[in-house]
Amino acid sequence: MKRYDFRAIEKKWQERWARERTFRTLGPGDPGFDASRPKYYVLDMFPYPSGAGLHVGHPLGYIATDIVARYKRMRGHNVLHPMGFDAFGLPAEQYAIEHGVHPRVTTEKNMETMRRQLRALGLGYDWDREIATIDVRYYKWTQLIFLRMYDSWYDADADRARPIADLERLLEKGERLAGPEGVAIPGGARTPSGEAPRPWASLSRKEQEAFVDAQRLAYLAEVPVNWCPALGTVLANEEVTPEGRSERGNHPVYKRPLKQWMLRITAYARRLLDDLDLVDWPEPIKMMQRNWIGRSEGAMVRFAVAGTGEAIEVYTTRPDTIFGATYMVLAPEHPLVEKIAAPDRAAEVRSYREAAARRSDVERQADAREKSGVFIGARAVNPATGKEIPIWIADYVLMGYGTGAIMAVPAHDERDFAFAKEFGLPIRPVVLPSPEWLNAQRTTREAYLRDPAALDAVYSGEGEGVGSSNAEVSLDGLRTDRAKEAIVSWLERKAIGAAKAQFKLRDWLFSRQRYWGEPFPLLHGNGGRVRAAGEGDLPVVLPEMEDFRPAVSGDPETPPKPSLARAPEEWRIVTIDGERWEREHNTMPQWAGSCWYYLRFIDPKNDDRLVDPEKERYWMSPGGVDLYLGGVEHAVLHLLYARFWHKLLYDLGCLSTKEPFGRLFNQGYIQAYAYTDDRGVYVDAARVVEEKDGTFTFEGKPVSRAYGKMGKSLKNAVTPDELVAEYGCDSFRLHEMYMGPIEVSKAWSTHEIVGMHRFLLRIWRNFFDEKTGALLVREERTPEDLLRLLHRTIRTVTDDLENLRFNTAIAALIELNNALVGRGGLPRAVAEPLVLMLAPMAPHFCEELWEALGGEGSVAAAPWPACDERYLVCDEVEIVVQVMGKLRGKISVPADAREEIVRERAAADPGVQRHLEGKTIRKVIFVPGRLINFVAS
RNA sequence: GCGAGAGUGGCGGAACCGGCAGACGCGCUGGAUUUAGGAUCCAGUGAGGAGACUCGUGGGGGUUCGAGUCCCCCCUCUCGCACCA
Repeated sequence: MKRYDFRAIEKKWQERWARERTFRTLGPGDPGFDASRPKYYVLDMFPYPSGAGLHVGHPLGYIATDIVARYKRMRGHNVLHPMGFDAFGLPAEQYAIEHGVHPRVTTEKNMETMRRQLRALGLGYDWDREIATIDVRYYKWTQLIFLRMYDSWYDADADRARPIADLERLLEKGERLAGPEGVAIPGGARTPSGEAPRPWASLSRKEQEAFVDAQRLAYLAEVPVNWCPALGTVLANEEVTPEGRSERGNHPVYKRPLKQWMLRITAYARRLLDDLDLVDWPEPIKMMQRNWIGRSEGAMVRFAVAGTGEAIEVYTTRPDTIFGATYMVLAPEHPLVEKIAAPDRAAEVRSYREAAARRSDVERQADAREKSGVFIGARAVNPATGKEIPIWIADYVLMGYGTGAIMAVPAHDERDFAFAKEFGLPIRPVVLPSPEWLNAQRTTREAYLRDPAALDAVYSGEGEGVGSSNAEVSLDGLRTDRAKEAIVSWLERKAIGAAKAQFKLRDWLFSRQRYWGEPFPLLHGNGGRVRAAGEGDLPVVLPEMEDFRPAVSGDPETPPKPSLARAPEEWRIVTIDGERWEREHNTMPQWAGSCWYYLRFIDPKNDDRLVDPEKERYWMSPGGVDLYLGGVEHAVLHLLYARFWHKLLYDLGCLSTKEPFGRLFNQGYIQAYAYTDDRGVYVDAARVVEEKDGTFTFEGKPVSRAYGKMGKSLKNAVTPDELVAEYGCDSFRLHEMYMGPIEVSKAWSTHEIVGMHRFLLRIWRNFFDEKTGALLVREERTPEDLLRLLHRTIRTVTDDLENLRFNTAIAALIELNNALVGRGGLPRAVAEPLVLMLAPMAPHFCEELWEALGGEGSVAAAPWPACDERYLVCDEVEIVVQVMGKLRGKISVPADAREEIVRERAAADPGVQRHLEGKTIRKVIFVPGRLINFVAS
């Protein structure tokens, strides 16, 4: 072959890989499977088959994992490297609506486009394992997992999920009791509410059913949910931005109480938090999950409402400040407000509550600093001081966290302080500030204790208790942590409080009113009864519908109308034993299918179980997926949900590991310039022209330049297709990997690809005479210096690939190749390892060279070159000579030269002599093999 | 406001444990080839200086024989969280 004809080469090898099924992965049970090899499971985050196809930002991660997969295979691993499509969900449905076609049609077409683009990049996936969440053979198992959740409860004492049948048996035998807050154990601690659990037999059949239903991990509940009328569906907390808008489409979201299906992810809060220690993930991602789960340590305390039988439960992280609780605040929505508000305050209370209900989260956010609220005319008794304190309602207390009520300690909490100052409530210090803090506030201990309100600042730190004692307990002089212990044990003794860990994490709202999702395997009967479909009745197939459009609206008062409510009756209505049942109308959210797809890749065609246990053990044990690569945008959504499902399946005995993804890696974004017109609307960046004066125009009109993540929304996408056509996909792959570290975001620059293309051309010329086409590789003795460079390169490249440092691995290979330029022929002992090391990154190119070298089979199956340590040590080394820490010369000495010899030789160097002239050497620093430094004066 | 990370040539980025700053690539300059452009190839390329040398890793200080790297203070940028009791 004369010139590097990448078109012919890439076509040839892609066809051969497909024909010979080069990347087919064998697992336990497959003929020819070699169980003695170690496994390596490398996975890309499940892509969404979008209508726009791939842009150059998408393959960044795919190329990286492909390189790792190919490298690990050459290192002798059995590699699982599959690909599939997360094809249910809102965007797919939106796209279908926009194009007036059924989502199945558009989705299939998009998948085909993506498959073609991925193949064109030479990605070595095992396409025999391809899965799509919309396939009935796949979502049957998604539905089965849901059934398992529905049929499970969380045993807090065993700290794991168990089948509902176990609960019923335990309740009947009296080994568990039906408590007001859930399942209780006999003789267990009294709950803070003080209500005693009831014996099972004393409950009516209906009460028993209701109790059991309330324990299920998938349960129906009426709770305030995020209703997005513009999308026509409710959304999970994770899908709503901090501004109170939908993550998708940026539409307004309203809180509405609606009856919806929930998944009890909160039962797993502690394990989801603690088990982050088991995985090798980027620290920021762990941090984000920890933040989202939001554990805090504190206590529940009951405050009696004076003159009534009612009590207010509060949660506090600072029980040690209870003596400073001078008033209480309930969230405006708190159910107790109606019961205890004084009649003469009713009008004011009602108007405040209505105003609060009308205010969106965005508005509450906007004026977070200004405190508002009203006194409701009732008083509570501070159990520590015995004094009556006023009860207020205020929207700075949120119904969604803790109990929706607080004890306010204005002396030691900023929010309470601001509120107390606003409304003239008493501020009573009970913790001594540190001397440093008092100094910074230019005050003294005495002045502070006399009037803490005189300052603008609040002391919310830790310190010794002061003024905190009653007849039974004293916190005076105790440090905060000791004070907490003392007061909690007192509260527990008095049965008015208990220590408790609290989580920010809420249960997962799991139903959507859209069409394009997995139907729930559930049936609704008369009188609100619910029954699950039998496992044998799965799959519940999504019905074909002419009009699948969601009922969207701009009015937040519109009730949700699920699309499946309009499904044909033969789908909706099921008759069992003469009784009519109606199928659940909601569908599952987009995240459902991606919660467990990594398990299905292990055994994608199994119609009898979701995954074969032997195969699961082989590919998942011990650390789960060995490398999971994707963007940070899934930090809390997908990654938290998937971990939750995984733990549940683990509890039910389906899986062998506690965590799904042992090692996670985030790729950075590809960013690019984007352009907006005078209305601020993005215009197609590809058609923007740069004028001579440096300004930019679109269709003749000036536009301004912005910068951001490449994609559809900024209209600045560049597709890989043209680049691959012009330079070949091997150049493209190298270029994407060479741009910088995989984990950092970087700017796209199309023209820089020529660098990598030239690199390949340069290798080609080292291998072939371009005039004659003759191979220039010879069976000759390799010079010593070249061997040393080669083995240094092997070590560098191996080390870099292990650590996903593709940019420096490529740089090392360029250096090696540059050393071969102009030699006129190269020894086989260098040519072969060079081809092998480059093969994971430029696979087609290297297959061609490997074939020309007479290599056996595909280069993908060839062994990785070994580094010979003997060539890493040199006899002669260059030593840097410094005078007073500045470089003054270099000398070459034997590697094992002793200090005296080096010193003598270094001092003889003319450059060094010049700088030592007239000075006395006071000290000599000698680092063997590296440097010698004369300290002189 | 709180937390995390990052600031290195014209640009993307290298630099193991504190030991030659700027590997490698783009761009640029010069040359070759070409009718020409493009593409390709060869050489050079941190700044200042004729030179010996000097200065250079956001700014300031420190530790050290020696600091991009370690410590303290400050500035800028990116990301995450933000009434969570």
